[in-house]
Amino acid sequence: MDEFTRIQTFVKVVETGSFSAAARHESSTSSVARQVKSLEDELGVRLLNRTTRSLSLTEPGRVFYERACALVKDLNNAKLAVSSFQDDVKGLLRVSLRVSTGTTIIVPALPALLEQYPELRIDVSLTDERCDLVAHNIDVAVWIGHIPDSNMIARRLTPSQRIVCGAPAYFRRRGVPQVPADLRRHACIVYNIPTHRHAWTFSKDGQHEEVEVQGALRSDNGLVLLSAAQAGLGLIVVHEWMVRLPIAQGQLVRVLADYAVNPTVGDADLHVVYPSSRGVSRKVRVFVDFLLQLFQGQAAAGAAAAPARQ
Amino acid sequence: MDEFTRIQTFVKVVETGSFSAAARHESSTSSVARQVKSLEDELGVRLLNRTTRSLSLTEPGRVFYERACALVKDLNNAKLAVSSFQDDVKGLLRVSLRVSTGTTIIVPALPALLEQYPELRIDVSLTDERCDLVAHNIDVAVWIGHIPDSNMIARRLTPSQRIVCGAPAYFRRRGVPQVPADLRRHACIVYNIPTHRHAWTFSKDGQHEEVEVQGALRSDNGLVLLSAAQAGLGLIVVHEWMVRLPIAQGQLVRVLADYAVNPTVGDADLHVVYPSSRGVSRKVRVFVDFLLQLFQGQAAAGAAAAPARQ
DNA sequence: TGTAATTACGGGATACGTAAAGATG
DNA sequence: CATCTTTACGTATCCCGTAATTACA
Repeated sequence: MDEFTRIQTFVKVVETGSFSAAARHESSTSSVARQVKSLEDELGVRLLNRTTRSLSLTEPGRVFYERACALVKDLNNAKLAVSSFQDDVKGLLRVSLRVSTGTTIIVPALPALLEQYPELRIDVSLTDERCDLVAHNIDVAVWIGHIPDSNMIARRLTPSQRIVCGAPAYFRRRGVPQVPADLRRHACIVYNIPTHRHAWTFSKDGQHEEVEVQGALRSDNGLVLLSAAQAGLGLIVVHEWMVRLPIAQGQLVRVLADYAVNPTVGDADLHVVYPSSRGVSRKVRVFVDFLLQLFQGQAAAGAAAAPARQ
Repeated sequence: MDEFTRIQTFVKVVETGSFSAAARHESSTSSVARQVKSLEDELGVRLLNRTTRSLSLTEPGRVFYERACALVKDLNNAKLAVSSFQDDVKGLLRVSLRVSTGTTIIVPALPALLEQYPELRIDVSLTDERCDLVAHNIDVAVWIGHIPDSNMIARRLTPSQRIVCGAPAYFRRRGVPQVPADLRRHACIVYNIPTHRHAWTFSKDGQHEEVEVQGALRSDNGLVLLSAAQAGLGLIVVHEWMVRLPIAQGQLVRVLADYAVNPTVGDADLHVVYPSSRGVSRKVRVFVDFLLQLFQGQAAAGAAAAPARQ
């Protein structure tokens, strides 16, 4: 019978906290229940105490869960170690991307890659959390910000220059700010992070300046900010690499270009990250190269196109 | 698809050295071939270089095999750790026994145990080699001789007194030896171990005596010796616990009882051995107790019955 | 030429999801 | 009473073993 699937299902149940939740990720509730029951029957032990409202691990369940997690991880590790030998760019590549970066930049560029490698299939998982690549069987991820030392390989895709920009229609209506202080009279769309002050700081010639900004719209989602700005609702501070395309296409225009926007949420360089189990498969190398070229190419396009439109 | 089964099959193929050999242990050749191929397809890598005459691991195959072995072992370990919580004496108990001990003593006694625990099922694996209990998913084993220190629990079932005996019919025909030297005129059935001299040594009152013995039959198999002796072909030196029952039943008679037979092949105490992963299931405890009682009971029966017949 | 791996195929077990039942707070 | 687990059931899939095929020494 399906030994490992049942174990994986059990792990998923423990992680999600319920049969139904685990079933939502894949398959049906009945299947989950059957698999757990089957596992329990084989082990001869009840793993989960379950009432309709609550799930809890039994003592043997806790013991088995720890081992099972390690097993899942080890198996993925083994697959990874072997996949580094794979010399064809084919089969499944599992990619984990941030929602914003993925939808705006990377996913739109994937068709070109898939066309070049017809046997390649890509599973894109969009999440803003950094997950354990090995445990989740992810081949490559794109992370933002500082990458802690680990047994990962991280390569910087692009530095984290942040810029102020808005839609041409907005500027026609409200004018173009010339100095940071002008922003006080502009509609500014800000990240709505609880602990985060709604202030943007600028630097020029070694001098720093902070401006309290406000506007009608806030969001905790970068994509909302971006589309709002493109719709002409106001100005945003955004990572330069996020808006290369809209700027190149004239949908957004950068302002206050001679000021540096000081990061308010720490380092935010974009990195591609992948496990370094001895070797790296050609499949992964190809995808990493694809990302590097993508951002280099966009930087070039942005540098060429943006001035012409300004 | 059946993730773990395929991995186990792959491991078995590597260990046995061919698809056919692996298939002999379980399932069919086609199934083995399909599973390995399926595993290779998923990993995207060829694991085995195979011609019709030879199998060899590829480099990725070697890497994966190492991990796969560990996985199989870890899973068995996990099951073991959990099984210690099992409080019912039911389900499958995997036992590894020596061929001789198993067939002559233990297996004949199993029906009583199975009757007592109707839900208990026992898988008896007969082998004279000491295998890795965890890797082979064995719950309990009976080993002979010295048990090296390890993470095993070993309990002595019986000491290794060796005795000389033969069938009543034989003694009627050839007489009863009174001193070791008499054996030179008797048919002695000996272990046929290349490095082993065909000599039996005796002790009495601190004095040692060695007798070169010979006979028409030799074997490297204890069961052959035993049945030959029972058939009246000659005398054997045998572990006392091996012949308690035939002696009690009068099929064999002990002679030279006031001489100690010196061991010629080292310590040969009989031990029951089981892994000590934190806890031991009731199922295992019951079986171990069963063995202890079995040998204690036989010793009592032997002590009571043998003199009566002498 | 014989042995061993591969492939084709039909029958059967089994695992799936839908849906109804049972349980619990 | 709503939600979550369990069970019943019919279907479809997949997996197995037999047997024919191919490849290799």
